[in-house]
Amino acid sequence: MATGRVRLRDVAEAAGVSPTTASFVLNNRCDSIPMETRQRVLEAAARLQYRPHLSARALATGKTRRIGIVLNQPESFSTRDTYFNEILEGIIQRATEHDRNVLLLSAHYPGWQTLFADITGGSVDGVLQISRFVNDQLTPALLDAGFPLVCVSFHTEHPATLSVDCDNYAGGRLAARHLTDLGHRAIGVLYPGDELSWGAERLRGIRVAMAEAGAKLPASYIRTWDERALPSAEWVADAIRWFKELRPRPTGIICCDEMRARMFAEMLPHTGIRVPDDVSVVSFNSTEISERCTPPLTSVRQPLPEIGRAAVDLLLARIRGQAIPEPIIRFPMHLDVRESCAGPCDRAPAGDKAVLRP
Amino acid sequence: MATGRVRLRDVAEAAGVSPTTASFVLNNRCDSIPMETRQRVLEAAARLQYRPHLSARALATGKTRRIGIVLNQPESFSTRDTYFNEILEGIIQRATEHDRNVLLLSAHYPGWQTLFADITGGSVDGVLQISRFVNDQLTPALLDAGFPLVCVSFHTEHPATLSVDCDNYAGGRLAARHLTDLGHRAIGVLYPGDELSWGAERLRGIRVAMAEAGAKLPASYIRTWDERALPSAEWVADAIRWFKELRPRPTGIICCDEMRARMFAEMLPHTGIRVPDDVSVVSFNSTEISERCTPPLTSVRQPLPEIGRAAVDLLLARIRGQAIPEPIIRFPMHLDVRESCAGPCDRAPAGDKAVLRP
DNA sequence: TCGGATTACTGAAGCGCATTACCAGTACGA
DNA sequence: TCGTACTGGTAATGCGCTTCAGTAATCCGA
Repeated sequence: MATGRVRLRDVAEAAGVSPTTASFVLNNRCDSIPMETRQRVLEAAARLQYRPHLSARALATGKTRRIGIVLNQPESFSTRDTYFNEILEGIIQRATEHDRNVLLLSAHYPGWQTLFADITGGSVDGVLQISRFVNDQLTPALLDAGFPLVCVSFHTEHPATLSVDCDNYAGGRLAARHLTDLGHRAIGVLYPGDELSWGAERLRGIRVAMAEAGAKLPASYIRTWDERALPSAEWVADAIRWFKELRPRPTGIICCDEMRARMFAEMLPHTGIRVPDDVSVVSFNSTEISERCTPPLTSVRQPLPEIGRAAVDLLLARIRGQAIPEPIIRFPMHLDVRESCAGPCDRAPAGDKAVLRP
Repeated sequence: MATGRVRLRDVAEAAGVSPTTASFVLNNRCDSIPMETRQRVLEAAARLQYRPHLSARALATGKTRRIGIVLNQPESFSTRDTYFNEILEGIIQRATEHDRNVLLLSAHYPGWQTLFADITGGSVDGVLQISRFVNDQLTPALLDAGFPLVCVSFHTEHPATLSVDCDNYAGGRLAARHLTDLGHRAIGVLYPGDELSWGAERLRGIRVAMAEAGAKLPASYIRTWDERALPSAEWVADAIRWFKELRPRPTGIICCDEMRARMFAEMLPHTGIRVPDDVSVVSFNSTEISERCTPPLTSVRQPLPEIGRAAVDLLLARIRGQAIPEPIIRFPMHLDVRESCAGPCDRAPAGDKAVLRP
């Protein structure tokens, strides 16, 4: 009794029926089984504390009731990441509602093939990939294999792509529009480069909004970073050096990454440049990071938990083989106005006037 | 070819051996299989892109290579929680190193029995339970069932308990000692109550350190909160009211929860009480929350990622049936001194002198 | 030359469940 | 009375893998 597991067969024997019948009862396959038998089975199962063996069930049915989340390299995309956590919150919530468990699959593997094997080896019924920088091997391999996959916050060229994302183009416009409305014409942009769809789209939106306001965006005003590296103190220092050497110096900065925006905005005052007095800063995502910055950052918000929930919905539809009316879902973005932006001429320039030319 | 999965049998056939031999080769069971055969199997497996079916393997071996993490009620303990995330970071890191995947098991189930069934139904080989408030049903049930379980940051009476925790008693002493060393004698304490071991232990440490300094800790200076509820604006308002009505008013506050400490410290100035000028505040955990507070909070730090790693190590030892030299591991705590503490008489009292008696 | 050990490999059973196909019994209309 | 339909079940197969027990062939020392 104490040793070994209670199997379906044990329940069946205790109830005086065949395993088949017990299985039918326990899975509510209402194949015309009378109440009385049904009760006997249920009672036996409860008495013996029967708990079905999930691996056996998975083997027999081909379904695991689990979905996976692919975590990118811990160095560049950790669980500490606020952005990731807010999406994860939505994912877990919805997955739980649908009685699915969530398996964390770390891309910190010895090669993506191992990860690929784990995923397609039947650990999960489908996978959510949340990516800042796109893993260019895993995603198409999974899609080619016909494995249920939903891309969150990024896209691929693959025709089978399902994705949930924000309207980054509109978000970029929103950010730039806010600054031009305040009167800014010289606006610098920090963004991750064009390989990342969200980066490219945000920049495009920024360009359009600036053009609409009659502002120019020279190439020197645009700076990229290496998304594969965590933002470091050196990165901020370099960015500030870049900023200070621009002529004319921008009166506004749009930074497409929240943590970098905060580091930038919080470091600037130490170099004699005030925010928002001397320069306005707009960030993206608008999580706690922007909220808790000094000063709190005006930020373009993504509905992150909602994105997580939508991604789960889409993935489950795909897993169930349902028709998918909208394979690429885009959420609108909103601007959270805080204290990091002001008009370009609100105050007289101060502090670092001494720096004219090196 | 395109349809259906490549099975071990297919590999075996392609290599001209039996499934047994193929299995031996692929699992490195070096049962005297010559290099030449070995090569043939390996090559066939690679050519056919064989990926073992993990549920089948789990069924046959009884091992899943997965460990679970029990998430508490999302309302009171979400994935957004910095404390949780830093532990999770350590867990994922170590689990990945040991080629284990991490399954997130939400306690947001219809009853803990469902969760219990999922856990013991063979989803995972063992479970980590990270708890702020102790689930009094699940933990003993799992331990009674002989299921591998490690408690993180809490304890149970059960003789089979394995746990990883901090020395909360020493942490409490550290916090109080810091304040008494600065000259404080009237110190208030916010803590979750005695049902939570960490709360009780921290308070005990605080008491001892204060006694050592000859300071009294009247019952009115101690305030508990409901750990099952998220800290709200009303909570802060109530706590501040409590604080302001104490006579004599404490010059120092130790808050055993980081988020509450921050809310308390950031709200105080709005009621005319300056931190640290009028009151010093010490928090616990010392994550980004304390670091980013205004002012940054002096905080008793737990080595959270290290706790996560140690918990995985302990759990894996338990799963493997290895001898466990130290079933209850305690990490020391450290004091991160920031800007929220000063001596009790550093400045003249200011602001809210008007409030004498209602 | 022979018996035992070793090498190289395989057959078959079984992990626990779901499910298909089938069967015995009964009721019922014709 | 027979054929049909329905009720209430069961036997058997298979999911893909591991592993125990066993076998045939070879080797080796005496």
